[in-house]
Formats: sequence, structure tokens, C-alpha cells
Amino acid sequence: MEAIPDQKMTEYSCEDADYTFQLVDKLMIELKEKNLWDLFKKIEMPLISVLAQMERNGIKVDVKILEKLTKQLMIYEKQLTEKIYELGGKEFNINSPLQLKKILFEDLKISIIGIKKIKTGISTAAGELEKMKGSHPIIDLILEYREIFKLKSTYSEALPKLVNLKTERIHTNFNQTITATGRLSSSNPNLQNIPVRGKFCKEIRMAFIAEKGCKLIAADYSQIELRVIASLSNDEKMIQAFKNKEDIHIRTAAEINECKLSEVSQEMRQQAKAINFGIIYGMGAYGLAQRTGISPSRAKKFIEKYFEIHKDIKNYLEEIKERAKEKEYVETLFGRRRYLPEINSKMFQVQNAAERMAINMPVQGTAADLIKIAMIRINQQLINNKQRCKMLLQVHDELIFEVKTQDIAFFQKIIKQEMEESSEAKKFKVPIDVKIKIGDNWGEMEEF
DNA sequence: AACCTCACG
DNA sequence: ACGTACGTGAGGTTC
Repeated sequence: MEAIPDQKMTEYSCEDADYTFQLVDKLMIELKEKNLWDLFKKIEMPLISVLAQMERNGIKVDVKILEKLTKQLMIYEKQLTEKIYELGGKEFNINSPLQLKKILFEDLKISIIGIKKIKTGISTAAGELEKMKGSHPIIDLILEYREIFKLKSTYSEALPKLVNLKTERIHTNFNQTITATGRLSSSNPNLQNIPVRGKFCKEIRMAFIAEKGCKLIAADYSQIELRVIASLSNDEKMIQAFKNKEDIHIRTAAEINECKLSEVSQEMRQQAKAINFGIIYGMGAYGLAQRTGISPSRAKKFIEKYFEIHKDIKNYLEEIKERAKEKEYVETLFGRRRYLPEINSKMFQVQNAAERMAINMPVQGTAADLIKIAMIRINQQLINNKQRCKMLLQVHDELIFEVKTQDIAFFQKIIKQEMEESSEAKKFKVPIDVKIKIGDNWGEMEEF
């Protein structure tokens, strides 16, 4: 790839070289002492070249689609801006939370009971505005404006600037040494946060296209973090649910509401989903209530019920906190560590925050280890066939490939197999399930 | 540079 | 009594 800048060549003296070797030695010893040498040798070292290859590959982008979308978004933005000025009584910068606050709470006198306070006063985050929805028509417009502006500024306008002129592709950076949990991160641009839920997300994703004569394959681990916690905690009930290929959220909903699987409503499933995710994040009853809109007392009952049924998970969470306090670190199934000295802090909220990190890291980190291993193994298989199948992106539990159309069946099988059935995937007490989708672009993919 | 907000898993 | 779910990156405003 041409855009890679020339490395700055520094001239080293012999003394510098000696010093460098000493540092490397020290680092190696530290890795060995902390029991991280195996992890480094097995995962991080081989992953370096996989990521370098992915960065060189890049993903093809149809700039025209994004430019067209930008124009459309600008029209919406203008219409919304005018309406908001009218309702607000004057022109102001809608992107400024400070100015927005003045309009909403001083001029329009919208009630702020129960709205979250932050450092600089009242929060105007979407979740808080959501609570004021009924009190003034301007709220809906602000929310819509924010959505449109975000799409335009962060995606449809910004992405074309990062398309390499020679390759017509976007080459993101995959950062291997940033996160506390072992995940990768992506920057310049971040291709791990391309919209997928809201309005116009399909249009944005449709701009990421397969090369002529190729298709994109997306392979994602289904419910990987819940499978990980089921396995780590050895929770028989949850393991059984995954073995039976049940919808885990429906199952949870039936359990906490004490009803049949068939009696679970959409809303009940939604609440159960929030609980399942909350468990992974170490949430409390208050947090659950905030996010689901149910009352704190009801949320508390749901959580109690959940732990009553999943005693193994409850025990696991207690144990992991205890062990973290003793060792001041937590670790993944593959031995990756996160040091958490603050877990023994005397400050209540500092310690609490560390406890939540202690709960989350082994789950998030084990999933990260698993996909990294899969990437290395798949790359091994691609090495002789790079022209026919390229690994393009990783989005935490998902891998995107570009494959020659005639080779789809061949590589699809390899990818799924390496992700689901490697010896490492078999270390889990639950089956690992990978969903495959195929399409001409990232926005229109069909499940296989 | 800090802060806010918001996109993703 | 406390504040309230984990992990990221980016664009905007304000100082």
C-alpha cells in the first residue's frame, strides 16, 4: 500500500543497541514472570502479520454512494435546523450542548425532574432527551437532528477523505496494543463502529463493496459473550440452553417471569436481554431499571430471580471478585491478564468500578482471544490463496472477507470450521456457533 | 486539552 | 452512604 509513510530511520550507536537489547530482555523476563509468554507466542506475535495484511488489503468503498447520501442528509439537516430555530425562538448552535441547554431549560422551561446531572450541569444526551419527549415538540427534532448530523459528519463526509486514491479502498489501522481487555481497536477511520441500527445505516454500509468478481463474506460468533460466561461459570442451565440451540433471551425471560417459552412477549424478551447483558457488565438493579424503563424494585426482583436460577453464575461472580482482590488481576481462559490494583481501594466507587471491570474483562477478553486465534488459523489457510480470499475487517465478534465468487463455498466452509471447531473453541463447555452472511456489499447480506 | 455526545461490539 | 453496566474512536464545542 502506497500510503504507508516511510519509516523514520534513526541511526543507532552501539550503546543504543545495547540498551535496546537490555530493554527487550527485561520485557521478555517480565512476560515470563507474569505468565504471559505463552499468550504472546501463541496469539499476539503471529497476529501482527495478520493485521498488517488486513491493513494492506483494505476494503473497497463506492465514494459516489456516500456523496449522494451526504447531499440527502444536508437537505434533511437544513429542514430540521429551520424548524428547531422556529420552535426555539432564535438561531443557535444545535451542536453546542451549552447553547442547547439554555434554549431548552431557560427559554422553553422544560421540566428537568429526574434528568441526569453531569460535570457541567444538566445532560442533554439522547437518553435524557428521550425522557422529555412529551413535554415539547422540539425534543424530537433535536434527536433527529443529532442522528442526521452524526451520520453526515462522522461517516458520509469523513469516509471518502480516507479512500486511498490508488487502491480505491479504505485502509484502517488495527491497533493491537490499546485495549485493557485484549480486544483490537480500529482507527483512521474506525471501521468497527459503522452504523448498523438506525436510519440510513443500510445506505452507509452499502458503500462498502466487494471487488468486481467477488463477494463479501461476514462470519460472526453468535452470542459469544454469553456463551463465554456460561462456560467460565460452568452454569449447567445456561450451557444446556446453548446445547439445545434455544433463543437464550427467550429462555431467560421465561425463567424470570416463571412462564412457558411460548408465553414470552417481545417486551419480556427485551427485558431479559438487558439482564443478560447487564450480568456481563456487572450492573446493579438501578442500572437495569434505568435502561429498561421498569421500576427499580421490579428490576431488583428480576435480578434476584435470575441469580436464584443461575446459582453458578452468582457464585462465579463472587469468586472472581474475591480472586481479583487477592491477586489484583483477573485473567481470560487463555491467560491474558488485566491488573486491577484499584480493586482494593478504600474509596467506595473506585473499588466498585474495579469490580465491574473484574467481572467484564474475562468475558470480553476470552471472546477477543478466541477470535484472534481464529484469525491466525484462517490466515494460515489463506496464505497460499491470498488472491482468492482476503481477510478485510474484524469487528470484535465478526470477520469480513472478500472472496472470488467461484470460491465462496470453499472458503465459507474453512472460515466457519476454523471459528467453530478449532481445538481452542473446543475448550469451551458450550458449542460455538458462527453465522455466515454473504453479499455484494456490507449493507445487503443474506444469511446462509 | 477537556468535555460531551454517540457510533459500534 | 455512594452512584449507578464493560470496552473502544471520532467529531463537535469550549476554554
